[in-house]
Amino acid sequence: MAPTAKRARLTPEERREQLLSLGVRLLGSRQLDELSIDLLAEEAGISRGLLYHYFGGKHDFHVAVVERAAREIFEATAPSGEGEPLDQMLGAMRVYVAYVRANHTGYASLVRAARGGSDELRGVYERARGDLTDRIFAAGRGGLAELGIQDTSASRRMAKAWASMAEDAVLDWVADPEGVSEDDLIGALTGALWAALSALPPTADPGAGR
Amino acid sequence: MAPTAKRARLTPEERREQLLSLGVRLLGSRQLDELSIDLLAEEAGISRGLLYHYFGGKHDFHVAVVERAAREIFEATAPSGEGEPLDQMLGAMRVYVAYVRANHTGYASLVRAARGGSDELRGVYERARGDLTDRIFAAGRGGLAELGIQDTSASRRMAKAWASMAEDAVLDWVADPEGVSEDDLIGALTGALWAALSALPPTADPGAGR
DNA sequence: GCGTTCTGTTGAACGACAGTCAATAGTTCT
DNA sequence: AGAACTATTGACTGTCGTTCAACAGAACGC
Repeated sequence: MAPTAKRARLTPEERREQLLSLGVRLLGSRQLDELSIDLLAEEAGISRGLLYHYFGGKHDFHVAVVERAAREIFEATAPSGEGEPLDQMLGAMRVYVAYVRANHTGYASLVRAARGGSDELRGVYERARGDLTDRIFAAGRGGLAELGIQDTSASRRMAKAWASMAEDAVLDWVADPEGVSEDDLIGALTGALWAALSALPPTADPGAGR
Repeated sequence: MAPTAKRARLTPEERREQLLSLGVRLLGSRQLDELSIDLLAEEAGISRGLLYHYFGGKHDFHVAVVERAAREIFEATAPSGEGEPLDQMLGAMRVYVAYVRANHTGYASLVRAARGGSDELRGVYERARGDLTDRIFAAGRGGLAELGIQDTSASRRMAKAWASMAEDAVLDWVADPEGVSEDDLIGALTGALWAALSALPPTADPGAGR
């Protein structure tokens, strides 16, 4: 059916690229553990063995796919970076919500895969989540101090936990907005973040841990 | 090594009970997908085939194990039910934190397994999480209205998303309390919940959906 | 006491799939 | 064109989930 010629020889970069983007695409419609080597090989028009040549094995491939997907999300949700600090935070949230709405099945798969996966997989995802929340801190820089919020490792950790709430709430809202407007959703989430961070006591160590 | 006699014939209830509690115990020290039929059969002193007699297959068994573990957590974290409504909420949080601290590896495994598992598995976990947050609403009943918080399906859904944040924050804190006290943690989390729920606009439909 | 029946339990066999490796076939250089 | 290099293959192995016909322990009837 597919017009793919047999024994198509690509450069390693092209092949890796093809397999990774295919993996990300397939992840959008099935669970990560359903992403078998057989399926991917057939879909890519290659033999199973080749995947082991490029990625060590199934697990390493999964990690690479999640890493790639997380990077795509990070790049796709880059905020404009204009306006007042607090408006920037709201803007970042709006961009994020828009992304989830546009890619909810794929994003849901990614979140589930990363949350339930191996330590390595979760590590990759935690790092990506840290990048996302770092952006919120960066956007709110200058505005946070006025609200009595310090940038400490404790607040960064709390912000990461809050990201979990935001993921759940937004995915849930996208699946069924019910009577809640987007502004209500974002308002509730940012309100929760501020409240959590404000409640944290000031620390003697203001070092911003990752 | 084990003094288990061969061909021990138990009643279906005893056997189910043995396998389930063994499954929950084993889940505490390994990932759910590492809970292979072989391992469980050997550990229980039975043949692989017997597991298929009691549970339809591996997946059904996993669901049953998660269901059981979630029920144990729910029962183990029953609050005292005394004092002012808001104090009850704080008390419930304290009991929850104490439970996670006492069983953090097992609880972490459960959370990961349920979050990343199949739709059915996540459904079971979502229901358990709903029971947990329902308890918070019940404990705060009477006190919530004074804070301008309605008991609507939207707030219940937001509370469930908040539960995700609480899970992450508490697990993270138990792993490394850093300079944060338990009261700080609980204060930040309850503050986040109140803020999120207060930000939700009043609805014409005050029906409390699950 | 002995056979019948019911059912908890087994172990061998099958299929699917992750992983390995020597052989094969494009590509490039001389 | 031939040689050297390497991207790619396909058959093979091992593990593990799943099935099923046969086995064995317990309760009942005679």
